[in-house]
Amino acid sequence: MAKTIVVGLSGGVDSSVAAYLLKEQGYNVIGLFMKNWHDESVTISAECPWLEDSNDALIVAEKLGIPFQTVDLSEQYKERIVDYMFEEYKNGRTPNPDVLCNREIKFDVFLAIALELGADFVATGHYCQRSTSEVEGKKIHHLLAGADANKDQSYFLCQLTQAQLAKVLFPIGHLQKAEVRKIAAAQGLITAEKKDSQGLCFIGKVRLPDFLQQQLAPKVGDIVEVPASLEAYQNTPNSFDSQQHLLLHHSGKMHYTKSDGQVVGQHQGAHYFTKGQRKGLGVGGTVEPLFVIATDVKENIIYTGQGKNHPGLYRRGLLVKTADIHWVREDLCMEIGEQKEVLARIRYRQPLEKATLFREAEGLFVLFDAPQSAIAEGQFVAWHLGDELLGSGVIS
RNA sequence: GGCCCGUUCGUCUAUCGGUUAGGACGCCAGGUUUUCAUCCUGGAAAGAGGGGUUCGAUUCCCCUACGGGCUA
Repeated sequence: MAKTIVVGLSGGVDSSVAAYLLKEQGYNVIGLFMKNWHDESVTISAECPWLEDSNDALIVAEKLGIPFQTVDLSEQYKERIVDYMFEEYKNGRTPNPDVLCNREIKFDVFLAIALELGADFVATGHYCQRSTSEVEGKKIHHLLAGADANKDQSYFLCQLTQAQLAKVLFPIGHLQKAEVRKIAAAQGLITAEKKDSQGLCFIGKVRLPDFLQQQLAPKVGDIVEVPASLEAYQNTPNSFDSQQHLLLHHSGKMHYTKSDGQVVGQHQGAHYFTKGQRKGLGVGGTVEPLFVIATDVKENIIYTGQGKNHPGLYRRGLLVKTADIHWVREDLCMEIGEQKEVLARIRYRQPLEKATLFREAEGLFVLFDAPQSAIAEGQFVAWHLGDELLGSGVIS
């Protein structure tokens, strides 16, 4: 008997084609639309996006001749994603809600609903691939990059577990975006020419300060410009007396005070900004643009530096606390004292960079070969070996 | 009180009799991007005020206002 697959139809091309391909392969396909947000007050586009999307999803399902349902997960989404976002921003961190959305909503709540509906697997339109191997009689699932290097979305799935991977399919992961669109067009799917969605998944483009103001009140504070010549940037020791010191030195945070620079303007709230940010400061007249190098939500001060190459922007290392270390490949989990050379990134779509993992008592240090710009606490670091994503963690 | 110097887009400035008054940063819009950001392209935006000289003044002269310096 044919396996049953529940496809998360988002109303975009990718999931449309994913559903089509599964149907072609002879599976029993069910389309399920998730409604996770219905507050249009904070979105940028005037339309009501989810209504249009669910309508498109319905049309695609009809075209393919598959059953279609809608589920409302906005309750869970609010509790697990939106609340987390506010909490993180409140603490001056930079959350990644979409990574959590995959871990908590699509591949947890949604997966459970799909299984209840009798599904053997769930499928999504993500650009990534799964393969399975067997080691000593035990199945191991591998999370691999999408074949389209430009669209690879494995980063957003970096928090998935073996148990979750065991139940998912990525039907378009081996395709290029252009091929996906071509298939959609050939099948006359209404989503063929639809623009890729952007911004927060399920919410869309939002003006962050407006969104956050629902819970985080604006508060005027100083913007301080720190000169690149600051003494604290000069004192990198030539040698360290222990590896521990080296790791702490490279991953430690800079602690600025007002006297490290000059007040150059005012802001409406330090927690609306993130490290590496350039827009929104409203400070002009500099030779080079000002970038945020640190935010202090306690004192409500934003520290900035001039130019892309400001030393305050760069760090070689970061720490993922023990509790936040996640191995997709549980079997490769490192023991304290171990090291591993990997490729890693700290943001979606950034090129993978050479780095070394050091498993220490306090957590996992990631030491990059080259300094990285704007490592932001709250974002996820994901580490790879070749095409495979091995694990990830929240930057502390 | 006297003598000098300065005053150009929101900001920092370039132009030094004929320019669409240029750039950078900021701002706005569009593009790339299923996070936040970054990045790319485009746009709006200025001669303190008033008189002269000149065919023509941001550019030369005078007065006023406002800054800065020197000096009784």
